[in-house]
Amino acid sequence: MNDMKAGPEEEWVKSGEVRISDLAAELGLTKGTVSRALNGYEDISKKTRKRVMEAATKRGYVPTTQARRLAMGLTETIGLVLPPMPSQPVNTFVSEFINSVSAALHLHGYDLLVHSANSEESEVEPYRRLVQSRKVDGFIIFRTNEKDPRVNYLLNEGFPFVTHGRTARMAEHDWFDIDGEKAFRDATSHLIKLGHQRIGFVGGGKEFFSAQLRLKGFRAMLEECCLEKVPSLEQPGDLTGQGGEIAAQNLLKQTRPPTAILCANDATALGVMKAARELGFNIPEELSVIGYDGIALGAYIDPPLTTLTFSIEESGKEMVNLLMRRLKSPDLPVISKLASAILKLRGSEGPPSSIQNKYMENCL
Amino acid sequence: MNDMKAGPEEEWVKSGEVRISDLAAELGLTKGTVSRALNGYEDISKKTRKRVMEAATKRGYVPTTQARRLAMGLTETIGLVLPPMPSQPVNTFVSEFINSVSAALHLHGYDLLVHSANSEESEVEPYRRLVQSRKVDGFIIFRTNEKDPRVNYLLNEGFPFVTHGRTARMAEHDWFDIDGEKAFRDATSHLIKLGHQRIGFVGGGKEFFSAQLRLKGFRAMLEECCLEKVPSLEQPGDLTGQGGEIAAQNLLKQTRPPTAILCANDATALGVMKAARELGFNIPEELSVIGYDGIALGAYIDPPLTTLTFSIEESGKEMVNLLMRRLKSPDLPVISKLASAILKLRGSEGPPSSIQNKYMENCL
DNA sequence: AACAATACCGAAACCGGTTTCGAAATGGTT
DNA sequence: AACCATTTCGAAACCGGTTTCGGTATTGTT
Repeated sequence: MNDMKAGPEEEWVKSGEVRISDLAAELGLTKGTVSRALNGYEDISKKTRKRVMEAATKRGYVPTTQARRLAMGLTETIGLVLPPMPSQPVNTFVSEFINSVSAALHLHGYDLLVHSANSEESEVEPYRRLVQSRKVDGFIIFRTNEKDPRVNYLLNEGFPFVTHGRTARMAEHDWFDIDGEKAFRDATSHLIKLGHQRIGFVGGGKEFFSAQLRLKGFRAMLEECCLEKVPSLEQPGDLTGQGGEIAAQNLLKQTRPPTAILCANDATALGVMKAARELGFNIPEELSVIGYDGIALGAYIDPPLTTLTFSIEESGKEMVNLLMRRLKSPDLPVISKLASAILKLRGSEGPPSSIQNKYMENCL
Repeated sequence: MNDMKAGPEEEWVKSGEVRISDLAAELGLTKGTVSRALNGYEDISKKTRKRVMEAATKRGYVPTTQARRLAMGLTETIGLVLPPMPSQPVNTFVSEFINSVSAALHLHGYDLLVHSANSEESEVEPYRRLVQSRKVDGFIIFRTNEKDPRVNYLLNEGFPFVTHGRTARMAEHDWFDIDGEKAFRDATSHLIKLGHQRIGFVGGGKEFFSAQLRLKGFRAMLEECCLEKVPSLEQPGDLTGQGGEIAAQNLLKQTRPPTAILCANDATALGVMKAARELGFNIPEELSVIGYDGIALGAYIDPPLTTLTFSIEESGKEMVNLLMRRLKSPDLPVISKLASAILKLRGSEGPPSSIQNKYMENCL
């Protein structure tokens, strides 16, 4: 039925070969009129509009994006620059995030331009190029640093963007974030209620603002429960599995190792669990581990990883909403949205082996 | 030093506000001349070219992409449509792939447009839209099915694309693939040499061509080693962890369960390991498991997952090369590239508990 | 029936580049 | 000095749309 053979003689059948001028000629109108008819201008008679629209669908006319964008002076495209990924074990966040952002943008008629940053050049270079060549109308930025050069550049440039994560200049730009501080308060509280008194923490780099906030929540809950803050129990990490391994070794080789370890993300937690196994710690009997991110894969390891989880889809959707609002009215005041993570118990935590549930004794 | 305060009075400092006509006026030339000077035409004197280029860099002139593309009739953009992700546990492939494709495209001056498919509409709909609106010059397609509607549409349309994975019509389009057949021959051979005689296989859906090829390699090696093919040892899966769990239960509850299980991908393997643990099988002592994909996270589980791995970065690069070639000369004959996966031993496989290393006895 | 108001559409400018074509300026020859 | 070949640039068309402006044709009013 359907002859698939490609040949030069069939170009008439290809879709998208109809221009607005073709339509206009066919209808005996000018292209300006056709354009207005299709775009819902009021100064077109019902009859003409109907004629035009029917001809358009019949001939399969679709306006050429490039021309429309040039004429209207916008790109209908949002840029997302992937940070360099130094063999991160668990990048599942990124693809899900891209997916949700892309879907949300599509609802608004926007496209997503994904750019990769090569690690040799400055972090802002890709942004600069995209701005200067006018390829995008705005940016989605994620994994923010406290002092973020990308944010600085775009703020200075007056270019629209939304961040996933807060920055030192968060009062000046729209942002979306997960309340990591509260999340870690919850997780810490959960561990304390289980009876843990010595709780370790493996953070992210100091540059990651969100990781710092998680640490803050951890500390706050310790203090609230009158547990003393032990500096050696707070280990830096880098949000990778390897960083988690190293940090766990530092923690578990101490003379009084912690009975639980909170990790700034799931990748770190996986590294911690690996190191713990190798050092002979049983999880969760001898060591509780809690991560952050809620990667689905955490459910498949042994024991399944208890973690703080949030909806990536919601994140993407919210960020797109913020950005669309900004594009429509650039002068509106800055707004932000804080979503919360929930503790998903899967089994990598439990009461400490020697239950000394006297954590309240210190207090009161 | 650097006053960051944004204000309306500083628009002169914004980059990218210089148009080619501004440059031309400033230099006392026409914009045509400026354009030719910047684009290396031969009919421009050295002196003028130098003058133009200096003025351009000094004023920070960057051509407006939309205008250039309209004039030149191309988009310099490649489309990549994300397949709907039904809570796939391990999407790490996708983000790495996007990253590498994007980086490779950038070297050729191309952008990557990422589109998400919402599952309600037809699979080809996003492609149709992108083609008709002329938003992209070509496509990168991955996770191909044997009979792939996307491929059919684009072939019929005569639109350039490259697939990651083969299809029934692979003779008609450029493709890149990993030699999954050979990979599974290798993995099977490895297990047989360890002494395994009853080897299970958990595949992907029948629609995934690559998963079928992996099954083919598995069967071929069994036959080559004169092991009988046991239908009940071949279980279908769906490339997810959950599918792996179900398949593993079907395999391990048999009266004579397999001593090793080959999985069509790592996500499946994780599901298999989970089910095996729950059924009381020790890995690798009582059950060997091998996956496919080489996800970094496999190294962090217990025991670390032995898997077939390949370079995603190379995949992206090669596919971009194929596509660029096709765009430059659309009439060149179809070519393809087959890369190989290597077996990465990490510990989830070993000799069967009762070593009956007589696998050659049947043969010869 | 004359006139003002409104509805409707054509004409043309515009977005910001690229590319073709032809004319003027320059250079080299005899 | 006259002539032809090159070099170099200006002019203008073009890519495919959108939007403003003004002029008819139509309708409504008295």
